[in-house]
Amino acid sequence: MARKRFDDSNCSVARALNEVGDWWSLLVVLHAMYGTRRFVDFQKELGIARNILCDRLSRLVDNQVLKKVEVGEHGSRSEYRLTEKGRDLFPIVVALRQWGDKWNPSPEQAPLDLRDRETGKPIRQIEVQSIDGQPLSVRDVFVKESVPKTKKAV
Amino acid sequence: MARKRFDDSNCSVARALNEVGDWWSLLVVLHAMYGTRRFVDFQKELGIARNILCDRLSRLVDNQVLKKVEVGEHGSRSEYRLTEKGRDLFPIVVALRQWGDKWNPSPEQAPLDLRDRETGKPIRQIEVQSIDGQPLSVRDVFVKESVPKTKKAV
DNA sequence: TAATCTGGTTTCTTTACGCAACTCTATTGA
DNA sequence: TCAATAGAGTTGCGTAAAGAAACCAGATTA
Repeated sequence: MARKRFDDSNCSVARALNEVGDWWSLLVVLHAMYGTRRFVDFQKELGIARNILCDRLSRLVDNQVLKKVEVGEHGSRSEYRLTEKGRDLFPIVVALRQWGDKWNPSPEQAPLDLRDRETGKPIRQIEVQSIDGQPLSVRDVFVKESVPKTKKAV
Repeated sequence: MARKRFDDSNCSVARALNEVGDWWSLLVVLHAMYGTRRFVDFQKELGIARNILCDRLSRLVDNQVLKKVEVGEHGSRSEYRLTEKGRDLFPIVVALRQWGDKWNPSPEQAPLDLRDRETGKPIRQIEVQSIDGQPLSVRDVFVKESVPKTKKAV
């Protein structure tokens, strides 16, 4: 068996990675956020192999990140649309983009400029915040032990 | 060739995924954030194969997410510590955890309770925010076209 | 009625993953 | 002092995914 599965892991990060933690899934979600809905369009934009795209799309549908919607007269076309769960990945995708822009800037291209539709101003850098909105680093947080059924939590 | 590489992609999400977008890397980073530093400890905590751990650690070091520090009298032990670039993954890891807790809660375990060290209060849900701190969804943002050297930006 | 588009599936090859066993240098310990 | 153990890898092998390209079937267009 290759590739360990995390389905049953006690770690929610591991469980999340199990759904969107492979090479393509998040990119599919990203393109879905930018409006792509059709098989061929994902295929062209991502340059992904068709069989892999098939597999990723159906896994994302299984995991309810996308939903498949039959369109067209006689059910000959289908679209893949984000569910609420899928749209909820927005902060993750944006955080990844900001991290990539900051630490691995493209030499020949300006970073993508995401803006608030209402004001036209750039969005804020994503950060971990305290309840009153103060930025928190790794060292500013701790893990509150809940009922220690098992001690290993991480 | 298996596994396409994104090193030269114009998409910063793809470039980010190229560094931490595989099954193990982010989990290694996560454990590093919780204090793990030594090879054997990563190995025990993650249950990862040693050769894969080797590979992931050295790739993370190559990408300057971790740095390798020789400790011990005669350089016999080494530690892997987060760099600033690595610590900067904090929001991504936390966002993944929150997403996993929300959409795939563990049946037998309460979600990990991260708290502000200063106040003891839980941290806030990570979100994309406008410049003045208002939450933004996918639909609330647009891509400001910069100098359109090439039109394809996504 | 043939060409084309869409959304796949199949086949085949290459690459990566996981396991286990092995190595080599320190350090512990009896 | 000499064996045992631990830390940090490396090697080899079998299996499982990724990638490319060809094939396919129903609907649409020419």
